[in-house]
Formats: sequence, C-alpha cells, structure tokens
Amino acid sequence: MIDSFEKLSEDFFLRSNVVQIARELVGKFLVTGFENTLTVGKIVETEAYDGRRDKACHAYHKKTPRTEVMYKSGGHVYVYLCYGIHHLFNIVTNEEGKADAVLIRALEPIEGLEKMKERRRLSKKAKVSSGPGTLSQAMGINISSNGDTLFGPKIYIVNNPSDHVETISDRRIGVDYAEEDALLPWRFFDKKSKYISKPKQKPLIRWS
DNA sequence: TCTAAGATGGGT
DNA sequence: CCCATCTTAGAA
Repeated sequence: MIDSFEKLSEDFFLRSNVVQIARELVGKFLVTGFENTLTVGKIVETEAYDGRRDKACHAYHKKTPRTEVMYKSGGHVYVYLCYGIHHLFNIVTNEEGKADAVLIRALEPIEGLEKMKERRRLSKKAKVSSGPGTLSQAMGINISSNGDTLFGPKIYIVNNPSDHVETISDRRIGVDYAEEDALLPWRFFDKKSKYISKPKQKPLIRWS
C-alpha cells in the first residue's frame, strides 16, 4: 500500500519555515529499506530547530564539522550520536546555507514491526519507536546515513492520504541549555497517539 | 591535548 | 533516582 503513496519532493523541504514543516511532517510516513527489509513508521512527534534564531539548534551562529550537513539544502539527512549511544535522526530544511532541521522524535510502527523488534532486541518491554534514539534503531538508521538525501531508495518520506491527525504543540524536550528558547513551542505531536515519547519535564500547556 | 556535557533511554 | 558510553566543542 505504501508504494502507491506520493514521495515528498525536494520543494517540500526547501521551504524557509522550519516550524511549519515540522508541524506538517506529523502524520506522514517515514520509510527505510535497509537490510533489504521495508520498515514504515507514521511520524507522530517532531521538533523544529532554527539555525539563525534558536539557541537550542546545533548550528546556532556557528558552523562546525558536525553541523556541516545542516548547511546543505533541504531534504538532506542529519544524524548524530547523542550521549555516545543514540543516533538521532533529523531532516535538513531550507535553502543551502540556512541550517534548519526537524528532529523526528517518535513513530507509530506501520510495517516491518518484526524487523524493528529484532533491531531493538536488547530491550524486551520497551516501546519500539517512541523516542528519537529508539526509532532510529528500529528503522536501521545510523551515522552512515548522515549527509544522504531523502530522494534515494533507502530512506524517504511519503504522504499519508488518510491522515486525520490532530497536531498540537508544546516545549521541546531536553533543551534547557537554550535559556529562553527552551520555552519555544516547537515540538509537535499527534494528540491522540499512544506512541509519543514520554516527557520527563512538565508541559507548558495543559492539553488534557 | 584535556575535559565537561549532551536534542536519551532503560533499569532500580 | 542512576548511569552507560563516546563524540564534540571549546578551553588550555
């Protein structure tokens, strides 16, 4: 079924409003084909990072070896190792030279669940893909995808035609170092999804 | 060279 | 609450 859905084109990611793009990505499907196995997850949680006005962004006011791919054009993949353990998957947006990105934080497994569980075999009770580190592991994404694009066969995004997601926003997770920018409501998630990550912090907004 | 800290997650 | 684990950025 997924094969008939429209793959997102470069224009989607070249747009300049990373916050809007992060919101629109909720409900779409992330597809990978590593190890000759199709795995599909519905995106249920994202965060926006703006390289020019956002202290939480790795590329805020500086270019380093790590953040170099964030300066590529929209549609490139930015993966980095967090806490020495987790590979966090980001999508670069905006035109070349403007280092914006969307962090994918949680997926609802749609296809290839057995493969996802196999990749996450270390933990038995844990959720398969509800968190930025776990979803990368489930989908087979690691540092070797850093700098690739979403327009090849191994990793891409497709539209979800039957997408009835109710998306709401709140503060981002784990960015306290960003001072006042830590309060920006740039985290987006599907209100009804059971697959969003569990926030350790208290939410800004009461969304009962 | 040296070192503190990190866009986390799982276990106690 | 605790800590695994290692790259990176910035300081010395």
